[in-house]
Amino acid sequence: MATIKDVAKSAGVSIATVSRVLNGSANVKQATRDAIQRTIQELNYMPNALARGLQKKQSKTIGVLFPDATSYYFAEIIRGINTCIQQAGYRIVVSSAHDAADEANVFLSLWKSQQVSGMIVMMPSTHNATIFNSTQRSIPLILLNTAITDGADITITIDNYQGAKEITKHLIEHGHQAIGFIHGAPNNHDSEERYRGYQDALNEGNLTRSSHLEFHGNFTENSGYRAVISLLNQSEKPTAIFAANDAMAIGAVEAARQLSLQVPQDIAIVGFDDISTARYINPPLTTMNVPVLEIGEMAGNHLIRLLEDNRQVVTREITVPVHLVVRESCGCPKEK
Amino acid sequence: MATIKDVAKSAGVSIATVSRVLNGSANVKQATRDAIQRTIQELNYMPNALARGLQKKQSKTIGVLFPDATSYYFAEIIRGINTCIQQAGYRIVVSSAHDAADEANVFLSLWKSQQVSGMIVMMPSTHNATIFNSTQRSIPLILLNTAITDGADITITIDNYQGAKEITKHLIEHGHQAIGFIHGAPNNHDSEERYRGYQDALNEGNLTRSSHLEFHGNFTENSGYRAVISLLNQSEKPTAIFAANDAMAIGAVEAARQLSLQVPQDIAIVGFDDISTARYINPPLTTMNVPVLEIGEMAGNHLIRLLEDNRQVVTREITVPVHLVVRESCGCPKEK
DNA sequence: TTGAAAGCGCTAACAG
DNA sequence: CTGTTAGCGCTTTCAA
Repeated sequence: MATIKDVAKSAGVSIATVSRVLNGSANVKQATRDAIQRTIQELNYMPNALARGLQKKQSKTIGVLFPDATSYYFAEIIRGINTCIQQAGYRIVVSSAHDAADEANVFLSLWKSQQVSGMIVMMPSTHNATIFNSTQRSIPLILLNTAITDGADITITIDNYQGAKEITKHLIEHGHQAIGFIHGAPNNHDSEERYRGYQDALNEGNLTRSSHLEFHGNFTENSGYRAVISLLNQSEKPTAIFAANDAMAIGAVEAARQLSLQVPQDIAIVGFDDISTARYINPPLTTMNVPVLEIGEMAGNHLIRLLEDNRQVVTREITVPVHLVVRESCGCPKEK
Repeated sequence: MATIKDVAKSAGVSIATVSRVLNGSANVKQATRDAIQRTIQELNYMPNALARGLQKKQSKTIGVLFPDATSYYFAEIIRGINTCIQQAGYRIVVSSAHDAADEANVFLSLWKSQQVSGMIVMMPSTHNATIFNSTQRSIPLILLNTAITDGADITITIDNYQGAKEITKHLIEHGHQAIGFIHGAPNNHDSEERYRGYQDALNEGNLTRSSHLEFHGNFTENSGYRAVISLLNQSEKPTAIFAANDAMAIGAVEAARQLSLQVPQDIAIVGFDDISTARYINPPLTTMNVPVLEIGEMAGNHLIRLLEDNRQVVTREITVPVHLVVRESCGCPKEK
């Protein structure tokens, strides 16, 4: 593999000069520059990013850290990040973490060992608020969907609360009084916020909350399924159910079918996320649309800005609005 | 950020000794080793992977290169790769490429600049067979879903041909004589192989092929939709359609609905991939299941083996079997 | 406008 | 068992 030395020798100049044209320094005679560029072509030379990174103390890579379970978001967010970041000359290093402890390790290794220039971390668990202490951190950090509100330069969060409130209100407006909620995974920030929105909507609608309207799930289809099956043993049944995500809503619809409950006539079911499957199930799912790709792009763009504009330290919290998509599973006429 | 020097100084030894314990060399007195390890803890020291990579001439990262359009596969494959690779101490660098030319660039930059230890490339376009010339390549390469059969150490390909043949035969066995085919993107290897399987199934079933049974799509739902809409103007209509992927099949089902054609009674529709949505559409889609996660794991495992076992140069072509999932869109009773 | 030289943090002979 | 030293390929003063 050709190195800068080879280029220098072959072009009859010093490595310093080669380095200058590599880095676009102005102080090189045009003729020299041309000659060097030609030699670079001939030798198929490409600078070694490791050596460069070692010297410059920055790797031009950005670390992306995800929870282990593949969330529906994963691919789209990566794609969103990649679009902006790649053209700015950065590369993505992806890692996943099993749990909070593991996450801390991966974070540290990405930062200290891999020398990433910046990080985008998605960690909706509410367990690990202490990891990202900004006092000891020297690289920009963007947190996605997290409960942690400080320590990051920027946090980008879905407006779970408003979204949940809105979709619950939609149910209320259309006459539902007994509205159930299926929780997502425990200690998950998204789930908790959606629950908060649900509660407040009930309160504002003067509906009483009740523990047998609440079901515990973990964001999987199967857990949504089981939640609705458990209704069998209940005397007092909800007329509508808001599942904390679409996967569970889909499981719930499936369970309803097996219990011979008509959706939405016997029971309305709504979700959150607007995953691609949502519009195809029967009946098509009413849900809150989350602009996932845009979140990725936003994260990428902001990180690049942080990196290139010398890291202005304005901590910012961005809340991404979601919007209601009324389909048929709620039994309401489209209006919005 | 603490360096090896800091550790050495703080522990009262030379950097060579620190390096030895870092790399698990046997020739260090236990007491010294302990002291150094303690210092490492204290200083929160982690070795700089850039410096190490520069010296060792290998970065312990593996490059993953994907086409630009997010295929359904993307996330799952990454996840599959990541599981095995991460525990072997490697990291993934993901990149995407718009087209063949861009791909060559990204490939080169990953290899020469980023100094990746190995690569996994997914590039189903049949246009760029020359890029990965093994004579000039010095790192192991695994190609996924590709037309290119040499130049890589290992290729992992879905058994598109057999799968397509099987699902077409399934249609034939259940009485269909006029079976349409919706092509995927032009010059796409998967699409071409599926087409080949379709053709051979027709031939073996003594069915005549006809150009007005073929429709041109690009793997998007919309293109499947348009294909079926175009049937309107045809006098001779197929009784069944095999779409080269599920997305197009879903679009086709949608179009059929709009044309008031019953699926499967008026027209049977089947796909390929078994994406998660397939079982939820109405009617549930009969399709070929592709074990995507497994493919990723396989790629990761093989690459690690190539990397750690000193790169035995046995070129291998792995074909991943797919299996028929009979649901309702084909109108056939479940049997398999 | 160019070159010489120091050094980024680490590993790997080579000596001792 | 441990230390000294020479680089890995690059950027960046400092001189010329």
